[in-house]
Amino acid sequence: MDLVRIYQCLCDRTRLRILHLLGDGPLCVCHFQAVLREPQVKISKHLGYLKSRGLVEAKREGNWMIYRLPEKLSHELAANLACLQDCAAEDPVFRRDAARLCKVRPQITRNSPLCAQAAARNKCAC
Amino acid sequence: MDLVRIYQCLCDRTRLRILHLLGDGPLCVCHFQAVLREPQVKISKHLGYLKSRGLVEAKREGNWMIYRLPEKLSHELAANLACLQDCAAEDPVFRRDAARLCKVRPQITRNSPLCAQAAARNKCAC
DNA sequence: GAGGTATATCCTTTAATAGGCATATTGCGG
DNA sequence: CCGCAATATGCCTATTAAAGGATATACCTC
Repeated sequence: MDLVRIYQCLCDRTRLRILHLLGDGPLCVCHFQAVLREPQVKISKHLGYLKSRGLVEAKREGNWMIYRLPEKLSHELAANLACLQDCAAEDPVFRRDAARLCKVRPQITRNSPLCAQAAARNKCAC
Repeated sequence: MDLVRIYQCLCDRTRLRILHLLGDGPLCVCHFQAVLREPQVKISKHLGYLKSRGLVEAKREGNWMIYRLPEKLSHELAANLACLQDCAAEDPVFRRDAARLCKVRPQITRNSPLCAQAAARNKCAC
């Protein structure tokens, strides 16, 4: 995968936050909305941007769209995602996102169990 | 240093090529012109962009401007530059640039010895 | 098939970026 | 001080991107 294309995807904060969260496994749009607390339109567009450039994959599961990192990552993408996770570990915004995801997961499991199951079903070995 | 700012610098091919070459040590603008074979204006502007965002430092040495990576790199910048060098090792364009630099260096040393010395004088421990 | 929920797309505005051409600046040697 | 070499800047244009509001689409339930 082309390096420039990867960096174009990484140069927006919302997209970085999305990719960071995806490091934890597949998520549906409602997870992003709950964690990022950004307008639905904004999140959906950034997800579309990432998908159009091959940095994420999407699959519909009933009402929900489940996003995840691709099964097999090119070397460049894998290296850069690892670098991102490494750098995110020190950054307060990314840490807060991770903490929020922990809180939000059980809520979603409670309120929309089908959505939570759909996300879990799409987990891959990455 | 802010991750987004770093990625904004990395999302242009010319700038990636510049940063890749700088991994080898300080260079003057004429090195970039000879290796990248891009118009002077283009190179100068990308160098200015990188400098304005703190990814490179510049120092005038007589007629020449010597550019180099900063002495002390933030963790994020160091990690991402390392990742770039790693990915560049597999990419034909970056490899060709590196090869060209090897050829161009002695020519510059011959034709503009002062420029070559100035670059060498700015080497740091990185 | 009607209504509701989840998500994506269209349209518009605003801002940022890249590239080229011409010109300006800085410092050198004579 | 003059002219030259090396490099940077101003101005213009075209492209891309970001954000928001409104609306459309897809799917589920009844």
